[in-house]
Amino acid sequence: MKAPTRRSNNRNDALLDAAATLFSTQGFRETTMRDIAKAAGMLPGSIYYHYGSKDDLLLAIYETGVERIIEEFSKALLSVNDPWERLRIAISAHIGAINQQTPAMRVINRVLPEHVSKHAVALSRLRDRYEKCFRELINDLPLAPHVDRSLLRLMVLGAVNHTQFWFKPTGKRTLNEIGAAFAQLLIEPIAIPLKSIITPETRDT
Amino acid sequence: MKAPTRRSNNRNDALLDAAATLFSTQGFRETTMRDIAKAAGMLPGSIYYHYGSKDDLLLAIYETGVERIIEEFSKALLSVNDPWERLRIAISAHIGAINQQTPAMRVINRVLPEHVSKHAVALSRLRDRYEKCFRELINDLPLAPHVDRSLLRLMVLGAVNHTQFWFKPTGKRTLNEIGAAFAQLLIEPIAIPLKSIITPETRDT
DNA sequence: AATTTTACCTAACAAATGTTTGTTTAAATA
DNA sequence: TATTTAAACAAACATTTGTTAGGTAAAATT
Repeated sequence: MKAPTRRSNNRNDALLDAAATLFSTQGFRETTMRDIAKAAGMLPGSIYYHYGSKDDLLLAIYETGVERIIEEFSKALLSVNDPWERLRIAISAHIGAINQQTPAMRVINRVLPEHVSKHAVALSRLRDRYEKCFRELINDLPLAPHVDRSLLRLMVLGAVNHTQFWFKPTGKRTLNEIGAAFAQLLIEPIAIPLKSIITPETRDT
Repeated sequence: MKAPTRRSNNRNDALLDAAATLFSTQGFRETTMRDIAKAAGMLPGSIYYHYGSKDDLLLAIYETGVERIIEEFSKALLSVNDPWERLRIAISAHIGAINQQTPAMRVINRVLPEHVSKHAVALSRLRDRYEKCFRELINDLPLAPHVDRSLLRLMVLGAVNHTQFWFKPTGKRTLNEIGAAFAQLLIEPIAIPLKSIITPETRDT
């Protein structure tokens, strides 16, 4: 069966972008088809020409988002060989992905598979594709014997994904700086040597 | 104005528990008043005798949840003086709080203030009360000069809150073990000494 | 230019959802 | 025991929400 030829007045891209923006800011359930249609400059019934349901629309956005994230990873890691440097870059790239202006990437973190009844398995599979990148990076690290690699990965992912809830573009650090700082907190000792008691100077305000 | 005397057939506690359980598993928007009423063993209209709205119900649950979390913190930290030990215990206590059976504590992490239009400011204020505990703990740590304390706190909170999405009671680690492992990953160097290249033995599967 | 086909509009449907209002029941008090 | 009042029931309301089906406009093809 041949797909219809797409015409010049086709607004599928505008639709995807509008939906992704709203899903990533308002959430999936909280965003109505009327919201999406309005933002895309069409009427609600028209959405069903392009997608069979609201959940199908989400799935399409997830596919786009994951693909874009993996591209960002590959590009950033292209000629980097040192495992620690690769981890640092992956952290920064991921933080960038979920905090920057491309809504489809933001949706991956904002709308979780377990919060959606239909397509949950498919969405989880898509997420696994980029989480697998982290898994491989962690596996390549020369780590001390006490380190549980899967716990390290989960800890990193949690910290990184959490940035979406607190990062402000007007804050004092860029996304890359945050990524670098996170990597540094993991790699370099954070405690000052024992027996040296100093009043903390950089208090958390 | 005197509050009505509560009678023996008052089911407010059952209502709070039912709502908290559903909010923490299904989410706020996804849970209907009919769901809640059914789980509490009453009819939907009856809920409005106790709470003016669905959002008011959420606020009451948040208040309970935050209070309980702070109690857990205080109890756990009672006679612990070493800052690193306090951090380790706080991490474990918090992981326990958001993963254990008390639904009101789970809601704090599952339903975020920015996802709810009404009471968002009040909910944020309540969250701040327990986050302040972490802030104080981080402030008391003897840290190296390169460490940004607020970034460390945000990283820890992200990692800890993320456990709610992957922890399984049937997994290979208890909540306390996870908490201890997280603290260890932060405190002890994770890299093996340079110039020592060994094939990783504990791969992340 | 006529016809086909894509991509939308339009109005309505069916169900869902938070809430309101009047009524009834039963716990507590006088 | 009679009365009051807390706490529920019951039915309905008003609105919202995802979706359907018939129709129209316009882009593309013949």
